[in-house]
Amino acid sequence: MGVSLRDVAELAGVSVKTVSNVVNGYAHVSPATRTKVERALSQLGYRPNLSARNLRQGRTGVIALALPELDAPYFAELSRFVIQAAAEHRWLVVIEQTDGSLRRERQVLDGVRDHRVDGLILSPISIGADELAARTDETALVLLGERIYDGPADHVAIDNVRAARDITEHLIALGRTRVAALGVQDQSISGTAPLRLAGYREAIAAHGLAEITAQVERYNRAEGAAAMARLLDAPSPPDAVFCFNDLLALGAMRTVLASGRRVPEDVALAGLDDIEDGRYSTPTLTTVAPDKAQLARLAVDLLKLRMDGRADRPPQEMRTGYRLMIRESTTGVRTRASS
Amino acid sequence: MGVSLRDVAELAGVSVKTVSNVVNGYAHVSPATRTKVERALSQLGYRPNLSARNLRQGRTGVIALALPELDAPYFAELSRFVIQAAAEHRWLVVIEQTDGSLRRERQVLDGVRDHRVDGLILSPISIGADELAARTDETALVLLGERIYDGPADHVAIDNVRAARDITEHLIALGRTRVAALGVQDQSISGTAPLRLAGYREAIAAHGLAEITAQVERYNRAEGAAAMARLLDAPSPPDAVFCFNDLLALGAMRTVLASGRRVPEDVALAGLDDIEDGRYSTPTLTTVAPDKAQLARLAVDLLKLRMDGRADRPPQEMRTGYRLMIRESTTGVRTRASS
DNA sequence: CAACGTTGTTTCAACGTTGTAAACGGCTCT
DNA sequence: AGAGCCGTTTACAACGTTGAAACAACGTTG
Repeated sequence: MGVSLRDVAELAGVSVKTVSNVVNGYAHVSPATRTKVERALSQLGYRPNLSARNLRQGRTGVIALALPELDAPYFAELSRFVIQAAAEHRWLVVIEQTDGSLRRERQVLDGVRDHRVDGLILSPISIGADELAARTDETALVLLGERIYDGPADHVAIDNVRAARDITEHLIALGRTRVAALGVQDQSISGTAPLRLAGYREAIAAHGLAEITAQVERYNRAEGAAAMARLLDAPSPPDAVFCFNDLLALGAMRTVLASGRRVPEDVALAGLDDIEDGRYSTPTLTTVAPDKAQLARLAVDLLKLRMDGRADRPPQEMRTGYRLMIRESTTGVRTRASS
Repeated sequence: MGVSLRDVAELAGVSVKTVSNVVNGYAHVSPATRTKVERALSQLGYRPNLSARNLRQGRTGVIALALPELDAPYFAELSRFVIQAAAEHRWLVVIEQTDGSLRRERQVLDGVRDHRVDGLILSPISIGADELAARTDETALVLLGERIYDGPADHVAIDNVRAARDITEHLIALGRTRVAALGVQDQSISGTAPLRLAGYREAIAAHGLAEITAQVERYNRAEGAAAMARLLDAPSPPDAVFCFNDLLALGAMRTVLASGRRVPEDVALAGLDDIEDGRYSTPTLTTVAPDKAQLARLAVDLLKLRMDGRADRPPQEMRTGYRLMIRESTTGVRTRASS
């Protein structure tokens, strides 16, 4: 293997524990031995063996981030921030992809014990609050994203209802009267879709407009494109659509433009997530921008608290901020490159 | 902690090693004790402690994947496949982001020793072949992507020169005469840019056309947009542009459209990477599609070989396949949703 | 000057696992 | 009956680390 404390100790002519003390910055080491040990350390290029340290201390320095799919831009961007935030605690992040399937989510929740990760940040899609509550494993857990509220674990998300209401209000303020919601989901019990739908409904109701909704199975471009096609084929198509995320919106935009209609003149479009694609599409995409950096940081910090603190602290609910990014897909005001 | 072999052994009334043998499927265990032990195992819900196992065996079951940035869609999509391929070997993947900076790349190369990952898949941007060759650490290493050829480590990539030539030929076959290359980089020594530039030049020269190039610092949408703006401002702007990756192309597309020109009628655009965004942009983006699944699988398999085999095997160079995805941004043939 | 505290260093054991070697019992073969 | 073999099981040590406790040397205090 590599260089161990023992090798260094032999070279420096001290005990293994003294080397360990130097490595860990223990206070009571005489300057003389300290320099002696440090010289030996650098001469041999010592690196601590984390497996051994972890075995001894019961921690691995690794947390898991479980997401539906890494190649959805929102999750990729979020991952970036999570990895950054974790790095500040000197944690490594292993990424697990669940595809949003119940089987995989269970597997991940189960597997954290196997892999001795110190904590898990989970973006749940399929798993239910009751099932989470029933788990016996005491690995620290933080839920990230929109699905489960007031559940059995710490939870970080934006205020989906308010965000959805705000963006719908924006569409209505444009003067549109047939404002649709694209992204409604059928079977989800406590998921994100009902929350965003609720926000949409609040705004619609406040202005006495009629509800128009389109369902999807998953939140990707293809489903957005298909759902938009159905909306356009209806007797009286919408003149504005709030898509429940940006991927849906970009798929929808594709369909609108491919049908020969204009965005926003014929159909105004708005999304939610603020993925980078939407800043460079033509037209650029109006959207809700969650503060992803804050989401990530909060999730990591909550995990840290949970890991350090007593496990029986009641679960916390945290809301992070968001901003409306008004761009061409609703205003038509063309800028060269909008951020 | 959790349940250890010792706990199980006590309950089953056998030695620790026998339990270990059962857990590891050792052949010579009598059916009677096997069932006895298995009952105890499941009764206590035993899970092996990987830290201890790794300490003992000198392996961690974790590989690192170091990329410039996770939120570049190409890398996110690639990561997905790497994680999937690694899962087949029961490896976890920790993701490190280098931002393409020399400092971070060194840090990662250096850090693999610290974290005792079993192997590293690195997508190098800044680090040089000589520096890689000089490293003393014997952790298995596979280079993924386009930068370093015939270097000191196994390497997986597509044939960039040929891919660039093919896509440029396609632009020329459209009848375009002012075909530009967007994405040239200045200081990079053995990077991807020179290879793609070389392929572009081959095609240009074969048809007696004039070279038009635009430089960028980084491969993102913003730089693509800016570089395209420079090309358009030139005395005689191009009528076709091969962008060295899709992000550049999408940025460029934004600029072209925002300037009031049409794609592809005024300027045909092609990229390279086949990220999903390009399948839903308007117009959809013609591009070169590397076989990402094959890239990932090959990288993981090479890493496995390197880890299992003798470390002194000469480095291997592997090429994976690619396909041209001809879409609207060069042909103008509008389809409802192209894949 | 004896008891005490402080600093510096070491010894010991343990975290949970598995490779090695050896022990054990039963069997066959001379 | 003894030698040899085989299948099964075990004791032991070791992987590299660090907390707890012990120890030695020294200065301080009553």
